[in-house]
Amino acid sequence: MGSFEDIYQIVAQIPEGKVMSYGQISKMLNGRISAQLVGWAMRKAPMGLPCHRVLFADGSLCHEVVFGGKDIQKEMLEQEGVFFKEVYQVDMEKSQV
DNA sequence: CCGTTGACCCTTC
DNA sequence: AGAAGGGCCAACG
Repeated sequence: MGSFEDIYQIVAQIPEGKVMSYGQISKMLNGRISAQLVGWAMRKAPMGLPCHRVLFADGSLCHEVVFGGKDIQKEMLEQEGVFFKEVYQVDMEKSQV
């Protein structure tokens, strides 16, 4: 069982309208990995992985540039039904699983 | 093969 | 209250 597979599994199992933070995933894996690994895994994340649902612990959008534009990610999350507290801040409290 | 870096988070000073 | 450092795993050079 590779840690990476677990990360991909969790991220891939995030339901629509829900978001997760790097730290959440890190703790979800029993803390056997660090959030930095999640970020690193996201960097190497294969296509099909809803990495756009993964945000910072503050609820702010992650490196939106990776998706090609912060507006893109915001639009995508908004389409999925994610509640936005601020223009670029997601309400994790409600969007959290 | 060894060292450094990487999309982070949390604890302590 | 603000700032700094530590920590984990994997890939790249």
